[in-house]
Amino acid sequence: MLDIRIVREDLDKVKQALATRGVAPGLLDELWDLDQQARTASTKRDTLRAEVNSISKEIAQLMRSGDTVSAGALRDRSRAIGDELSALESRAGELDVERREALLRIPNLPSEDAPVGVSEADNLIVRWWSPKSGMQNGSEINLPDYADYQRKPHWEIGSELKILDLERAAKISGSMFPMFRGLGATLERALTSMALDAHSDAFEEIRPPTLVRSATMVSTGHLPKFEEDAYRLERDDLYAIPTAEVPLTSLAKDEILLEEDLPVRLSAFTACFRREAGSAGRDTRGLLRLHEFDKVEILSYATPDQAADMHAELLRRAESLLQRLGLTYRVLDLCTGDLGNSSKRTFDLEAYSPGTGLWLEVSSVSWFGDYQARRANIRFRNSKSNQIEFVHTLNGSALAWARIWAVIVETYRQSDGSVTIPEELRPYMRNLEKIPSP
RNA sequence: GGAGAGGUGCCAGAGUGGUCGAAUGGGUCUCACUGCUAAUGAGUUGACCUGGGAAACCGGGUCCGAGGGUUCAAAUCCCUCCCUCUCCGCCA
Repeated sequence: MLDIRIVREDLDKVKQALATRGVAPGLLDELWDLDQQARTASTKRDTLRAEVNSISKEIAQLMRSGDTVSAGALRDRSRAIGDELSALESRAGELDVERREALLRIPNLPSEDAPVGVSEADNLIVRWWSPKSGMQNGSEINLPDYADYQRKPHWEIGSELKILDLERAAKISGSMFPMFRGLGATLERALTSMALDAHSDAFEEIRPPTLVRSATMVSTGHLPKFEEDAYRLERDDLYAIPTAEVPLTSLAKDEILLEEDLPVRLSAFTACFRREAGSAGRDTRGLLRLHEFDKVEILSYATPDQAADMHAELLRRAESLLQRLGLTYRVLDLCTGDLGNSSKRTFDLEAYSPGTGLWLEVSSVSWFGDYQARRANIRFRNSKSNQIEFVHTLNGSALAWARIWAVIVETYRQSDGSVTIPEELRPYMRNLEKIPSP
């Protein structure tokens, strides 16, 4: 949620900034009007309330001194005002709600550092990494040479090695729900343990609930605008989380944190649920796009001063996992038009899938400024100014497993059809060296 | 799922219609006392919206789990919901 004050004070600047992500300026004009109306209405309401309050005090005094006649007269007067007041109250109340609802649907202001653009085609490739070349800046990517046997899509490898069973998953739950079997399932579990351990030096490991209230979805910006994307359990009014970001952000909802406790670092492993409405048929084969997938998320509450460093830290941590797994990836600086609703700036990590020839998004590392904190009401007291301020929230996937699983089995496929297990994972997989071909 | 109890400030806890943003105790911070620490004494200590002001600050409004209602007036009365605790039932 934006600070209504900057809309009030600098309407043109807000319009301009949001235009870069495709928000119609008229929407801001409407909000500005609504704010003016809401403020005049509540001022009127408050002066009338003040009058009723003071009359009530007078009545109390008169009652105590036994002057019931004067008290009765005042009571009649107050009652008359009361009718007028209740009309004003409901008007002001409506306007408040309308203003908040409008505000909840307006996306965050992009960072000035985010590249300006309209679609994912305008995202900036800032660097890439492969085990052979190491880190390289720029967008000129020389992919490693992949052998023919690595050019097999993971869904074929998966059924060949009996470690992925999409057919039966579909029988159980429908398409786009995965089922891993045998060492395939072990691989997911190993990835999870490895990742959580990798962040355990600084992050508190959380295992949050997977079903949340609607208010929790509002805090992160997943509601009200993206209702269609989420699974909802109507009977209990709960939503299945699309990412651990949702419960982790609301962990500190309505709290005032101590500055010395910042930055807070949290990690969590959860399943993530996405309806993927409207994306049917688009890169949906195998594990490319799923209704349910597992993910380790890292998240931070930071002071505004700490936010830039924290953003870099989260990105570094996500990247380091990809490097440890020996997977070729590139780093994208998302352009304003492709930025998520709540984000000010996002770096996506895309791993290269030799079996499909696609770059797969396996992590998204975002800085939200105070946008989510304002929605969730998460604050801290600035010890220098002694003022209460909103924290900044940041988070990143580290990492999203199903796609990583896909890239691993393709990248590490051997000529005999078996898959070598990346060394870093072996301690988590009973020290096995490969997933054998039957 | 059934029966009961309860949700008040940083914490504990009083308050059952007006003098209550809220007793009291603890904590916090400040000052005094003290060689230091401790102890003691005095004071201090909320958030949000809004108007004025450069600011310190001042005015108005809201907030006693959430939302509605009754009343001139609600922490206090009524309704709905949420949460916590105890007991019973069921269950990984």
